[in-house]
This record gives sequence, C-alpha cells and structure tokens, in this order.
Amino acid sequence: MFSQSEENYLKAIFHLTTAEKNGISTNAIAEKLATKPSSVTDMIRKLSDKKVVSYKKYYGVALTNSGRKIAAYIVRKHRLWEVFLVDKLDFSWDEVHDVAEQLEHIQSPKLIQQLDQFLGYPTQDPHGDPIPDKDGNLKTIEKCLLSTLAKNDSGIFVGVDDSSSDFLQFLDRRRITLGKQIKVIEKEDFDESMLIEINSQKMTISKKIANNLYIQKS
Amino acid sequence: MFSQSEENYLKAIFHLTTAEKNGISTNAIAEKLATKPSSVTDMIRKLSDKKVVSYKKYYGVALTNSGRKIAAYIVRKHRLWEVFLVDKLDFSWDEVHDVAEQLEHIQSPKLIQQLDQFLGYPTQDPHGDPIPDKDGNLKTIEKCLLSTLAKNDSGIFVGVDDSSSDFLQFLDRRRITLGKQIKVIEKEDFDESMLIEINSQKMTISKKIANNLYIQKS
DNA sequence: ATAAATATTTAGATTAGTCTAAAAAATGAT
DNA sequence: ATCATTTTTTAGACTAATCTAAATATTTAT
Ligand SMILES: [Mn+2]
Ligand SMILES: [Mn+2]
Ligand SMILES: [Mn+2]
Ligand SMILES: [Mn+2]
Repeated sequence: MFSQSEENYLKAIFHLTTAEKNGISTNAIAEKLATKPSSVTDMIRKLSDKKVVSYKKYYGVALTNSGRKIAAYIVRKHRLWEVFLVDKLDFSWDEVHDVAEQLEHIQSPKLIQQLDQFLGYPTQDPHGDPIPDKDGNLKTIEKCLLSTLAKNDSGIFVGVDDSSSDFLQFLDRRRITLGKQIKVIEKEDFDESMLIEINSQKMTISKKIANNLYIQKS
Repeated sequence: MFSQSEENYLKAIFHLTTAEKNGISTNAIAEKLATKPSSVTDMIRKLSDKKVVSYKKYYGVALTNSGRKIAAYIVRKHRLWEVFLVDKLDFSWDEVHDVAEQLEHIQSPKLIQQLDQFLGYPTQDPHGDPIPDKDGNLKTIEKCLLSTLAKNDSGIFVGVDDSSSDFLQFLDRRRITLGKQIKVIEKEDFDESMLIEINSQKMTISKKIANNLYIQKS
C-alpha cells in the first residue's frame, strides 16, 4: 500500500515521463509537487526501496513497470472522477481538478470498477485526456497544437495543454468547447496570432492561446 | 481545516455522545478508534485548543456547538456516500462502510451539495440511519429494539444496531430487509428467542438478533 | 582544463500522530 | 477512611513527511 504522498510522487513522475525521455530530475519533481528538492531525494529513496522507481544518485529517476502501473491507475481514478463530476454532478470542466486530486486516493477496486460502468466506460476525461484502462494502458490520439496548423488547415478541438481554471473559463466565454471544428483563416506573422473560424464565426486568438489548444487534423 | 485524524476523533465523540450523557471518557474514545488512551489525551488537548471540544482533565470531553456541527457534517457525508454506493453503484449494504470511511473526508462543499441533489435528497442511509441536514440537525424516528416487543406486537424493520458485514449478510440470507413488516408470533421465555412473521412466513430468531433490529411500532 | 553556475544530496531540525512505560488522579471495596 | 483497582495523564521515544542550510557532484562557460 502506498501513502497519499507516495502516490502523488508516482503520479508526478508518470506525468513528467511523457514529456522527457531521460531520467526525471529531482528539481522537476520538486517543482511539479511544490516541494523542495531535498524532500524529493528522500521520497525517491523510499520509492526506490519499494521497487516502484529505479534511481541512480545524481542521474534522475524512472518508474519501474510496477510503478508505472500504479501511477496509471491513479491517473485512471482521477480522470474517471472528473467525468463523474461533470457528467453526473453538473460540475464545469474548470472546477473538477482539485476535487479529483482528493478522490484519486480513495482505495477500493470495486468502487472504480462500478464507477467506470456507471459512467458508460468513458475513454476521455472532460479535458480530452485519455483514461488509462485497468492494465494501465493509455491510448493517445493523434493530435497537434493549433499553433502548428497552416492557413486553411482545419481540425477538431480535442484537448488543452494548460488546464488552469482561468484558461478553461476563457474558452467557455469564447464558446470554444471540446469536439468543435476549427479552421485557420489567417496567420499573422508579426505576433503569431491567428484568425480562426469556429461555430461558423471568426475570432482572433493570440499565440499563447493557440499554443494551448490541441487539434486533431481533418 | 481539520486533519483526517482530527475528523475521526470528532466523529467518534459525536457517536459516543448519543448514548452517554456525561462527558465522554478517554478510554471509550480509545476503544472506538482502536488507539491508546494516551493518544486520545494528546488529541483531545489539540481539539480543545481549537475550540471544538470542551475538556477538563480527568473529567471527560464534550463537543462544543462548533464541534458538533463539524462532526454532524462528517456523518452527513459518510451517509450520503453510502446511499450513492448502494443506489448508483450497486454496492450491497454490507460493503459500503469502509469506502464511506474514506470518502467522508473529501473536502468540497459543492460536491456534497450536488451529490445530495443527485441522490434526490435522501433522509436515511442504507442502514436506516438518518442523514443530518446541512445545519447538522438530525431527526431521529421513533423506534425500539425488536427484543422489547411483546407477543402479537408488530411494526416495520427500520434499522440495525450492529452493522457489521456478517450481521448484514445474515439478514440478507433471511430476506430481512429495511421496510419489511414484522410481527411477533411467540416469545420463548427460556432463551428469549422469538418466532416472528416476515414476508408472510415464520422464522425463529435468537435474542442476539432481536437485540440488533430496530422496529417502528405500528 | 579550469572556474563558475547549477543541481543534487546530506545533515540536522520540526511537526503530526502514534506508541510504551511510569506517574498521578479518581473510583470502588472493605 | 484506607487501600486496591481502574482510569487518565505525563514523559519520552518513534516514524513519515517536510524544511533550511551546508556539502558535494555535475554541467556549462570561458
Ligand atoms: Mn485533473
Ligand atoms: Mn483532466
Ligand atoms: Mn457506515
Ligand atoms: Mn450507515
């Protein structure tokens, strides 16, 4: 059994791993969890003793197979709970994360099994992120940042990079919701802003926004 | 904010209070929480500093108004989650307690508000226990132990005293479920067992069983 | 290749929650 | 009223998780 803290470390390493291919650095983990590097070193050593991470002093850390499976299961729980909150309890997509951070630590295999069924075996959470299956397998869909699209390219809005409440609320105000068709009408060289068409109307979005929207090209 | 451990102490004192009218003893709390009396003394002192219990050395402890409200809210959460598990996720009534022990500590007023609505504002949990309202008020229904009924008395089965998994499963096997009409056909003086009628059939139950079933007389 | 900057680890301290063993207070029995 | 028993508190220790400050290793820049 793993403590809540241990679970949070495993999850942080799991998420950092998808971006980095080398060992995950102590500092990166500390930043992600808002702790100090010295605390990370201590915890890494403990997780290493428990065989869920492999660790060589000064050379970063990586999940073992068993560690990856545990981490994926926590992510699975987190995302299933987010679906529950949005689909069943009328939360909006910017309100669910903090509650899911707590719910993901509830220990009960039956609970998650039944919740999954109750929700109709969803494959994605409210932010478009994939829900790992029971074995920890995560199927990622083909997607790219809106900022990488060329003029006249189009596709479907399938996910966000930044999922802060502020950004999600901004998207709500602009009626930019998951599943919508987006077409690039114009790209501005000067500030890299773009004019897009969505909901059959045109709007200008900044480079920063375009860098946080994932598109599945079509 | 209160830690999980502090919440468990408050809840234990709350539950012990309904039975006892004097101050709750250190030993009683220790037994309920499966800890040592010395640990209880330490925690009581902390809760006293936080003004949620009143405490005089050697003379037991009692909840303050604020403490009672916090404790009732934890019980509210526990029981709402039990309803969720049974009504929505097909748990049986003997499987819910341990999961609810975890879920009751999730912090999110909106979550509980929405869950309450989603469940249709239930007033009782799967074991027949009342769900405190938002202000911590608990309406108890008129009920008595089956063992106190006389021959030919009858009533409705509305709750259990012992809610261990074993006992609940026993009731399931005997088709003794909440809401059923029960009539006392015969009482045996020798061993205090009784013959009852339920589901239009007769069965004998021991004194111990009769002492754990609550009946609303009719 | 060396020095400076950065990253990581170690050493030592702190807090929450628990425990055991011993001391002190309250309760019960003669 | 005194003594024995039970209950409660205190003293001191331990573990998990964290921190700060100092030491050490690695990386980067000259
Ligand atoms: Mn989330
Ligand atoms: Mn999400
Ligand atoms: Mn329960
Ligand atoms: Mn219950």
